[in-house]
Amino acid sequence: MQLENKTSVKQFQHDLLTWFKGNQRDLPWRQDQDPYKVWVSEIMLQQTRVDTVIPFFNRFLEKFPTIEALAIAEEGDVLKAWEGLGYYSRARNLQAAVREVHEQYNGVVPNSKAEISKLRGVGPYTSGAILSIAYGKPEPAVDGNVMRVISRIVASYDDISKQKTRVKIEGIISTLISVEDPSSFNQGLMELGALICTPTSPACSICPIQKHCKAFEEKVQLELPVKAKKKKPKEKKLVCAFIKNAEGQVLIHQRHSTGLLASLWEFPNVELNNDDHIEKQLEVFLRNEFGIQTSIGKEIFRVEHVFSHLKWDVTVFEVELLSSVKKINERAVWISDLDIKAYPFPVSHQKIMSHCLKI
DNA sequence: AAAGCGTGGGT
DNA sequence: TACCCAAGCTT
Repeated sequence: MQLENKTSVKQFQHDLLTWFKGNQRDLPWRQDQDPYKVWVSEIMLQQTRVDTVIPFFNRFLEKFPTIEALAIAEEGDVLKAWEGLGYYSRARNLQAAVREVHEQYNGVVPNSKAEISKLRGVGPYTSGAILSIAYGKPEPAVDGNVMRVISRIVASYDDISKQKTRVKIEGIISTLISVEDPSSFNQGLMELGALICTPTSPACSICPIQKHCKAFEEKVQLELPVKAKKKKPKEKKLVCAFIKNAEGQVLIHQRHSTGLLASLWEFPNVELNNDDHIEKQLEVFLRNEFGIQTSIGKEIFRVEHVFSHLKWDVTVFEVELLSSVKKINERAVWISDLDIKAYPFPVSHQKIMSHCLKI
């Protein structure tokens, strides 16, 4: 396609928009253009599939229907609503940003690139998505789909894992975007990437913009886009304690407010230095960290959990409490089997929970 | 610039 | 099985 050629740009827009209007999926965040709903959906959709997001989005909007509702909510309730969705800092950043909109912008999501980009968790893609979808502004919204589609359209071998490539593609989108309907244009490109121009088996034969695609013309669509390979997750060995007190309550602990699984709850655990005396390492950790005397019992089971960048190998022990301590610290509580459901746990520890609570 | 940050589904 | 991937952002 000639990007300079006004006629073919118009043709491209028409072909894409016509296809989108006839083939777009009926999704819960497409019911209206409420900036808050668009915002929540865009945050949830970061690195996450549409089918995964749908039930989370519906539950979240039931619980927090407005900016106001989310702004005044307890952080723990927000994390509980996010439980199982992953990338939990998204939830904390979203609430922080919503609180800022509530207080600084009178509850109205700002509609300028500069202001909206200052909000926590709102980067180049999300700002463009909200501005175009909720406010109809002709701003690029370049996600993984758009990078794949455009790489193929122009037959570019630029590595899409590089930031520079995204900026370059934003420039291309700026020349292509429909000023009449930026929302459908951006969503149309993403929808096309999700339904037609897929990574491994693009359906070029039924593609509405096939005639504009240089990669198809040169039969190189399967070579594109170019993307650097990911590294293997680094392995970590953890030892974990399932401890009950005399009342039958279990000890759980809230993780640090930054980093991996921030502010979520877990069973007490520690990374192993080595493979020797792991029971002793656990006992020392429990004494130092929680101030409790324990006797390490038998190994209950082992569980593996793979994250995007690391892999846990967790060995869980049944632990007997020798000392009796009611209150340990602010981040540790004894909790009954029933009450534990109120706390947000990562999937890794849900595995441990479902196994241990049966015992 | 590159690493850290989750999870579930597809091949 | 062991990858890769999915509407990215922060540091």
